[in-house]
Amino acid sequence: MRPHELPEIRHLPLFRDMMQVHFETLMLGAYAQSFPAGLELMRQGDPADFLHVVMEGQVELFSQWGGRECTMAVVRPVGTFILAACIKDAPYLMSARTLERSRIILVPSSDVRAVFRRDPDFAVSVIQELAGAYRSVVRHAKGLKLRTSRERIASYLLRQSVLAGNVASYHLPVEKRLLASYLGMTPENLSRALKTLEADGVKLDGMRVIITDRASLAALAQPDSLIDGPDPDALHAGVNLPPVSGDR
Amino acid sequence: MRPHELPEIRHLPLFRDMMQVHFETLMLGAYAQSFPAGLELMRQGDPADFLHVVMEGQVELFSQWGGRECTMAVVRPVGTFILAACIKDAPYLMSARTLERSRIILVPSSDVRAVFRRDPDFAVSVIQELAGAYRSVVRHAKGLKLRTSRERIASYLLRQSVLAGNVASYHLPVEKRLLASYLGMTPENLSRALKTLEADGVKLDGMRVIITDRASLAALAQPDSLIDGPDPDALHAGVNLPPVSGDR
DNA sequence: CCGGAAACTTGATCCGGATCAAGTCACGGA
DNA sequence: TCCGTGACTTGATCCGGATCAAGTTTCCGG
Repeated sequence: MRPHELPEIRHLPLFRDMMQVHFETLMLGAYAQSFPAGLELMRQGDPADFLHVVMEGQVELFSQWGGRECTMAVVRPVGTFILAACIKDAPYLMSARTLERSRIILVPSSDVRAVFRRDPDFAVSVIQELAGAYRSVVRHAKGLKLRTSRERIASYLLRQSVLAGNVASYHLPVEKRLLASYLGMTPENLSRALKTLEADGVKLDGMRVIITDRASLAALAQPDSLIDGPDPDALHAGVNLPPVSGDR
Repeated sequence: MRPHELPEIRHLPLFRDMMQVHFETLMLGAYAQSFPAGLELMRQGDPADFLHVVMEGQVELFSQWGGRECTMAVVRPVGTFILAACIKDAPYLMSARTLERSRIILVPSSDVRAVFRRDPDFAVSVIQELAGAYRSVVRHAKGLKLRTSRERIASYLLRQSVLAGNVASYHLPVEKRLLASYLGMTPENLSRALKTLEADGVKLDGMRVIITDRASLAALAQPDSLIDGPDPDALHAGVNLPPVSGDR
């Protein structure tokens, strides 16, 4: 592990409140590794041997069933994923693959389980992390069930703008086909819908999103804090597409 | 609170491992109440003042957005709900209403938050509960994104049969329109799909489900433990429709 | 036992989104 | 720089499921 990585991990919400000795125990069994883009890190159904911490790069969490596949989330630095499976010592419900060259810390899940039983402060952090992750998935499920395709796109584009500081222009943080899968539609449908959304105040130029009429976009998206957040903890929950930074 | 209720609560996975003194602290601030059918217990967005424990009856968790509504889960005795919101001291993401006359224990969430910081064993139980709840919602989301309407129905009907002990016949535990909403479709669509499912080994007679050809039904449903369970903890997670008992 | 509301079914039609099929474009590797 | 692969777009068509509109049944309350 690199010298600058340890303090970075230490400052994560999940690890920042635990006792130093317990943190060291965890890190003793942990190791960092770099993976090329497009590598499958785990397959759903595998035993949950490691808690994963993304230090660099991007990791996609996705699921498969009967030949179909869908994106569930994208995790970016510095975020953790599959905490719940580690804790329950149960098989992963999702697969994971790197979207680009990524550096990942692997913490043996047996150590995680042992430590949160001995360190009450760590246990509290785990609780906070899980509660945030739970709420994030509930939000996602609500969006899927209550919104149409166009509304989900509009909400997503608006939310990303807000997260970046209400910028009028920004770059999509992920490929469109991945975004389509995350939002529960086909790439073709996303492509077409984006075009019709020009009438609702948002335009795309390649990966660049340009909000031309925020009020109009908001009228369609009807942003709702109980679906779209803000939920400060969601950023660390590993269940959202990542935020972006604005242009210019 | 009734005398027989305390030990029942005490034996819940969430409370069974905590120190007696802390359990008593929690119960001191708690109170039980009976509600008629069809009563709205909470509205999404409300502050999370109480952890709810269902002792009798059935409670529906649902969400609303822009005039639309969908069922997210049904909680039955003895189960808890909205633990995550209590812990984060955040607004409820879901509304709740009684489906029938229900008796519910309300535990002040401030007490819950205080106690899990002082009782490491309780903290561990909370972690297990949340991890289970998280995984349940992920399963639900996977089903919504990966399966068609018919496949979700088939999976549901088969799963209920398995939960009841592989019975060939059982009664639906909830109204069809609620089931439709839970599965993410309209009542009309459920009704029609059920009729066409007779060709796939399952028949309905009112509320009674009769599996006429389990292999055929399974071929359609393609049950997958990473979507349908079993996950022993899911039953207490408050995010599934309830199990049923078989006929005869 | 009756009346009415709500759940459920059935039918007709509509529409959102999927699928299939060509393209075109952009990027990364040789 | 060129090439090839994969992302993206665009078009045509299809289909699952929603919607609208009546019935019909069930069940609860008076």
